[in-house]
Amino acid sequence: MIDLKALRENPDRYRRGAELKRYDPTAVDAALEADRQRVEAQQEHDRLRAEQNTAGKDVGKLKGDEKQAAIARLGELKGRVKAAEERQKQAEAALSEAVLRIPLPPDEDVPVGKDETENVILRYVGEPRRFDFEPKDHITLAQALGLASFEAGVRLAGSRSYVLTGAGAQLHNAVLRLALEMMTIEHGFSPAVVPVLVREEALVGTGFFPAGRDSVYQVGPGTDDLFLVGTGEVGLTAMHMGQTLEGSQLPLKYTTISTCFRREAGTYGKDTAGFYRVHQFDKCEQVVICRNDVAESRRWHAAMLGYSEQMLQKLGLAYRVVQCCTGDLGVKNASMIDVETYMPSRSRGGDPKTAYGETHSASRLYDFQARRLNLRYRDADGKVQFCHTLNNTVVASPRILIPILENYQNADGSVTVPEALRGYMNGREAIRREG
RNA sequence: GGAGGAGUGGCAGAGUGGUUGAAUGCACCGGUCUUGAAAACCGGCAGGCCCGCAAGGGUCUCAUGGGUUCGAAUCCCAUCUCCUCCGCCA
Repeated sequence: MIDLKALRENPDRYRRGAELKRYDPTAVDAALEADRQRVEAQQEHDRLRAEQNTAGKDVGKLKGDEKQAAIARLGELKGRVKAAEERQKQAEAALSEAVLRIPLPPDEDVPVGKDETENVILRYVGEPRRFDFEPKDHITLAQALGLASFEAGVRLAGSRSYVLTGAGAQLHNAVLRLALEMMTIEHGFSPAVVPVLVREEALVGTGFFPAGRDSVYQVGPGTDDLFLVGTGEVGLTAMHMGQTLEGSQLPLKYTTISTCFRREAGTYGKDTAGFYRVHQFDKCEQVVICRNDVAESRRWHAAMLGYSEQMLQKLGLAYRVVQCCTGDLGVKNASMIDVETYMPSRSRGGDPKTAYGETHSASRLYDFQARRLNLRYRDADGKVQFCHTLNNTVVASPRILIPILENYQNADGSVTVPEALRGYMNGREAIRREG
């Protein structure tokens, strides 16, 4: 949520921000108008209430007929107070609804662009694999090596589903364990196990609702009213909602492996086969909750991006780092940097530069989530302030299995196990066709 | 799933319809005393919103949302959370 005071002082900044992000800028004017109405409604309500309160105090002191007369007089006021209160509540609801829809303006240094085609590639890291044979795509490899069954997935859960089998499941677990250990042991993040089935508040608080409602599965509408999260970020960030932390506790650094659920509404026909776009996957996520300091947020953003890059380097995969342009940002981030990993099968027209698929996304959100979550801390001066939050992928599987399988495949159809994963797979060096 | 009990300020804990935004204690902050500290004593100590240059004033908040009433922390209903017992279960 954006700061209402800041909105009043500089609405143009938010209008411009919404335009850059390709969100509806009229939400700003709707909020300002709702705010005006709210103030008006509150003044009316306060005035009537004050009248009622002062007169009401006297009633207690009066006796007999005088008291009855006073009560009768106040009876008339009652209705008007109630109506004014109702108007104020409606105005407040309209205001918060409008404010929740206003995006956090992108940072100045985020390149302006309409959509992901205008993202800016910051750098390429690692050499894309060159093949002296005709490489197979991950679907062919997975099926040939018995790593997954897409048929079984569909039988169980419909399209965009899969079952990981044998070495496929091992590889999946190995990657996640490597990621978790890197974050906890090397970088001192606290491991957590968080709910993936959460209340609406957690999703509103983290900024996924109301805008992203369509992409989230709801469980038991009317009975349980819970939602399946699309990322561990929700649990890691919202677990402190409503709390006032001590400044000395910050920064909080969390990591989790959690299952993620995505409806993928509006992506019909896109990446329908294989591991790329699925309804359920597992992800090792990293979240930092730090002090309200832009420089510190930026430092963490860079550090967290570094951890993701380190993960890909451990896996020996080539990737590129992409600064998302304004039009590719969501409501909640001030800046977002994606990492795209080299996936040979995604090349178009054989051009390796086109063969990169998103595997990581690092977001800097400043106090946008913290305001919605009412997540604060007491600083050294005793002043209570909103925290800053950031999040990034460490690794998500099975999507990461795409580059692993495709880049580590051999001419004989086998796949070499990346060295960093062997320790999690009984030292296994290669995956071959069984029998 | 069944039966009960409970949710008050940072914490503990009074308060069951009328100057109660809330006693008291602890914690915390400032001061007196002291060489210093402790103790003792004095004072301060919730937040949001609105009006105001300010001083200050108004209003809302006693888990949350409704309701009853001239008036609610106090009564009623729903929801959430916690506790106890029974049942079921990994």
